[in-house]
Amino acid sequence: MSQDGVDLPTSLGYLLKEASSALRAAMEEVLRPLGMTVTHYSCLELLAQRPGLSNSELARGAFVTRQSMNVLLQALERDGYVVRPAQAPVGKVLPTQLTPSGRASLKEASAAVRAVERRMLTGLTETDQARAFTILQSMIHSLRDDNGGTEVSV
Amino acid sequence: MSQDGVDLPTSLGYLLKEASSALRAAMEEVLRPLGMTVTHYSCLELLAQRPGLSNSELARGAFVTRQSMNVLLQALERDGYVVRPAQAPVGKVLPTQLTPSGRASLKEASAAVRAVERRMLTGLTETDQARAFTILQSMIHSLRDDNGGTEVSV
DNA sequence: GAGGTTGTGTCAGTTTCCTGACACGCCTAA
DNA sequence: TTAGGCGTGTCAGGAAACTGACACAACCTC
Repeated sequence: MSQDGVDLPTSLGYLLKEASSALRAAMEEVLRPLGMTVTHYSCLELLAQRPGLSNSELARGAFVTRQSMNVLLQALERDGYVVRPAQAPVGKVLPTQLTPSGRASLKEASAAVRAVERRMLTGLTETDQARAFTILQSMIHSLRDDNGGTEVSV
Repeated sequence: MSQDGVDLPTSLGYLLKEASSALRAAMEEVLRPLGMTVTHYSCLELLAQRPGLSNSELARGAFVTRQSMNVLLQALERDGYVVRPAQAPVGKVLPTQLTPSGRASLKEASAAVRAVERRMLTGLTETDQARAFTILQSMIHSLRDDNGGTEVSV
């Protein structure tokens, strides 16, 4: 097709989205045979690492809204992958726990995702990975240190 | 809230998604006052850099499906930001062009987005940025060099 | 203690995007 | 010439996500 010489991929922002998109596509590809979506997997992984997380906390961790995470949690609870107390032990927060079934389901999904991540890092040295870690964290911090307006340090 | 010591952000994949998510949120924030979405902006930016792109090519460039891009293009055409020939000059491909109105609309959006990207790179040296560029491209290549299965080079 | 702020779970409505499928036109090779 | 593969534009249908709004509980401040 049209392959003009202009390079939009000069932009680190575009490249970032491209990488993230490629990663998500690769994850979807390996999770689909397991009957899982990326959000689905993210939720389970978060619960494995931090049991008792609330709906809102899970939502933030999986980059979706509370509402979206709630419908997902209802489905996961219905299918026996997670459990939530009928009544909140304190406040309105319903701490969610993984069931053995959920843990088993996560196990294979986690292995598949880890393989994808390993493939992504193919060709990168340990040093590269450490640099990527630092750089990405710096980007996140700079973007979130909001001040949406024009403010450029001293 | 619950701030247990387990660190999920050890994963570069998670960090990548986090960064991409933060970037998108920041872009949405500055584009909203201009009445634009990220996909909206991406489409215009692509057309500015590569005039005459087809619907499908725009879709790939903006990381959405042809169908989604098509409805967006119809809206942009209705509002006078882009033009497409009524009939395909060759094949079925409808090459899209930016109108002066579209170019003007893009100009301020582009400035806003560029500011966001500059903010993202705050605190990173030129060397860091060059490294980020190389690393991200390596990740993208490794992920796309598909072979979805288990294959780990020599 | 009173009042404001923040965070949470939930309900409703809507928008957005994707999956699936079809017909058409170019291109290459037999 | 004649198939076959490939890319494209387009038509539904459905699934996933979001925005907006409400009531309640914990926390902090005065």
